[in-house]
Amino acid sequence: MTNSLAEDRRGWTQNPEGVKRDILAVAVSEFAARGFSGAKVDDIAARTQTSKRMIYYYFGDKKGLYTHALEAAYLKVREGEAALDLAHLPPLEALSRLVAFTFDHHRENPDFIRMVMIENIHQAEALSASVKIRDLNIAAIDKLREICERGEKEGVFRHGLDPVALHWQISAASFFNVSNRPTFSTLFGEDVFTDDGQSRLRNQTVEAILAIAQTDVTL
Amino acid sequence: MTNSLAEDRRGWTQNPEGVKRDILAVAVSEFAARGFSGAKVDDIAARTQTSKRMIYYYFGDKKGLYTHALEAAYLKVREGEAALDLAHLPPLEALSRLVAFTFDHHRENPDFIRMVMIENIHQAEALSASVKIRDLNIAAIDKLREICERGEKEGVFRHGLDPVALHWQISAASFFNVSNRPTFSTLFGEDVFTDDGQSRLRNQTVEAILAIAQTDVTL
DNA sequence: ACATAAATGTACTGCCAAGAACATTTTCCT
DNA sequence: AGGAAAATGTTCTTGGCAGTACATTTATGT
Repeated sequence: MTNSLAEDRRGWTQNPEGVKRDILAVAVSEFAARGFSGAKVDDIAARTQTSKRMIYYYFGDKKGLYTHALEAAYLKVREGEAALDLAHLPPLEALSRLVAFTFDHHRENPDFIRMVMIENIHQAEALSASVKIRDLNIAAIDKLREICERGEKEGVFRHGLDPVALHWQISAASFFNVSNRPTFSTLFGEDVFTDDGQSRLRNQTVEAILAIAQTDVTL
Repeated sequence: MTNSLAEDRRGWTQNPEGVKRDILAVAVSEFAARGFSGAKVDDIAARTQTSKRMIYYYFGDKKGLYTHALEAAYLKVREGEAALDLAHLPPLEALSRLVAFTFDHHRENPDFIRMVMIENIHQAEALSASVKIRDLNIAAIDKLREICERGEKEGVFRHGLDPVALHWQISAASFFNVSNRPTFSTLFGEDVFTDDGQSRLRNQTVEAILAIAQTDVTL
């Protein structure tokens, strides 16, 4: 009876990778929720199974932790995209799927969106410093570029279509839908964020993108 | 000579409204630049012609200052929109103009955009509490609603067009264009943010919105 | 003119939070 | 086995920053 459970705390097993993953998961969540200055290292540590000591041991300082958290968020979300295989679909179908997928995928990863919002508040300082992330995104747009080229060749897309501009359009809708939900719903109601509303918005967005991409028959 | 310029500091004139405006202008700029926790009351005071004392005198605490700054930002930007008169234009033309205008107007008010970004990070807490801002935005969407109704009546717009969903689309493009410029340009280059690139994006956006609004001739 | 309120100046306090110091325990290598 | 390196625990220290106390000056009303 004198040997309480607390006694077990003496002695522990090392688990560097596990500890790092644990810290990063919590850090993403906290930074996403409160921003860089809003997040407190003590709070992050508290939600962790380890201690503040380990945060500084592995990541140096708060900024180092933030940078690694940002990378982790990007990595996770881009991994989710990699599963999508569009190369075997006709261009129009491929583009439709890509837009619809992106719309949903962003919705499912609000923490990632919020990390990017925070990064934008800080002029993408950490992002600029990360070669890792840049590579990930170049890969992301290559998929779209391939679709555009096929579409042009087959004559279903207009000539001189810019994949980056198209990606901008797709991102704008998908990103804004998550990032600005709090203010938008406060001002204009929750309607567009119900399941029905979201599905209408997704269709509308797909339509809009297709309209941009397709050969303009009215000219 | 013993009467230095510094001697003039003894004695001052009161100017409550001027002081408040001064503080708010600086506060918007600082909060927009650094976020709520990132901005420091001391820094705001330093950029002011008055002192920290007056900030607490007029706004109570940091949060009060932030709320008033947010209102000031909304007020300024909505005022700029009020000048736009579209009621005398045919619906298609009116909508085109509205989209192009919104696109440009958001670009010209980056601080406002950043305030809204920050507000979204904080779940629109301050926005929810401000009746003033809600009224402003209801007015903003009424303009669009009127255009939609005329367009439907004249048969150039599809039936059951939702002004809120349309506003969502317009906002998404115009907002994202400013809010995500740092990360987007870091990852995909500055091309879309040059004058040329921006003008192409604006046209593309107008096209996309019109495609959504117009009667779908392919059905 | 003079009392009262509004507006401003100056100096201080107290706490929170980032990071460091110092100590101990595990693991790995030979 | 035993020594070095890696990983973790515990306890300060210190600067920054939100908010306050106290004092003074300017306007205003009658």
